[in-house]
Amino acid sequence: MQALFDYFEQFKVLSETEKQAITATCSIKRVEKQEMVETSGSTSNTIYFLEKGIARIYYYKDGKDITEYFALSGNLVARVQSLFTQKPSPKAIQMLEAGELIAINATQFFQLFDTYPGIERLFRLMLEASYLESVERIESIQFHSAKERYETLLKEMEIIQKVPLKYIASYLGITQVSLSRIRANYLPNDTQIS
Amino acid sequence: MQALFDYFEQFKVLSETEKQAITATCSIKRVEKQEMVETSGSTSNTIYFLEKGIARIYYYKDGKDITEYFALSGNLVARVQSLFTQKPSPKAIQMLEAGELIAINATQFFQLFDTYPGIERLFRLMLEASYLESVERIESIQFHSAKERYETLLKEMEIIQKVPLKYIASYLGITQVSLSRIRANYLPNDTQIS
DNA sequence: CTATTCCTTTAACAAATGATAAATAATGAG
DNA sequence: CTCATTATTTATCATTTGTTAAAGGAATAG
Repeated sequence: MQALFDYFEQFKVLSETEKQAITATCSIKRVEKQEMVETSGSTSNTIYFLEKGIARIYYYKDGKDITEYFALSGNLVARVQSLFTQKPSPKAIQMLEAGELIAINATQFFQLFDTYPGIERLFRLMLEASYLESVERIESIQFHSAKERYETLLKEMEIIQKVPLKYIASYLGITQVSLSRIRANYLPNDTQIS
Repeated sequence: MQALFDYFEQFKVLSETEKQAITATCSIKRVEKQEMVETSGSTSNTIYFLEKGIARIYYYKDGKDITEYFALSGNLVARVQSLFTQKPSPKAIQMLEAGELIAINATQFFQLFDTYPGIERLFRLMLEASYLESVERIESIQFHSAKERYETLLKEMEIIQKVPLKYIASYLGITQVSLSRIRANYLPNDTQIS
């Protein structure tokens, strides 16, 4: 549980009381590789913190498996659209590497906002950060070639090397075949062609 | 000023006192077509509500003018990255149609959070909505062709017809020439080819 | 109204990515 | 370990989008 509060600490807003209140909404869950953390069709009521392991959010579009998001350990994962709108989600969360999750009960967590303004502030600040990340990802998709996006992803998430290629392709918005092609042509910057 | 509070009303969180407190952070500004509302290089300290008119956020990338966002009347516009990080922004806000803005002083507005939790909640809820919009735009860019994105934009924002094509192309992540080509080939769904 | 400037379209060709299919390679169950 | 399954690469061809250049239209200042 400590890792979660280390994560929250960057926002420097929680009092001890608030931390305790949050703790009461959390539970720990051990998960296997390939395990489904949340399945498509359900309405989300949980925010996960990934203590260890790798997860992805994915959905099916026109029969194709699309990876929307990769989560590495030390980060939060949630099906936010469903969480905020309280509608069933077409998306699912799946482990790509075994690990351990902290599951935050969102209903309970959101109720704390009325009693502890510091917790609502924490959430607001996390939202700001996520929103900026999202805006940056738009820019990345919109104005970079598939090759550039792949190189950026490699830099940002070295651990991505553990993830099957087929999941990465859809995250980058291209086909598996295109990604394979890009990798085949890919030469690191310091490679000399003689 | 009423239009702004009508907009806020959808979130149903503000008391009268809170509305008055917000009013004190606002000023009204009349703006001409083509007028620069905020210029590149400055650090943003203002959230705008567009009472009337059309605005865009844009920046230069590799010497090219890139439209990041179109704002239609009845919506908020802000250079959020700069606002949240308090760093100078490479982005600018420009009017495409003359109109009237409500300028919210962000420093003052954010300070109200400590006194009025309802105002912080309002902001949190607006952030949630913007974040979801942003996630949806990622999906739109990533898994739709330029043609599909153009059609979607037409449906979402009819007023976009007033906006010069060259600004729309970069918003869609394509070149002006490609957009022109798409429009040339474009036939509405109910058109019969005989 | 006219001239200039800016915007949009068109054309021709290049480059990137998609679709499909088949060949290898890697992985996991038994 | 071996077989069956799954993942990745390679190949070929089609399609989309980019690049550059030029021509045609629209808007605006004077």
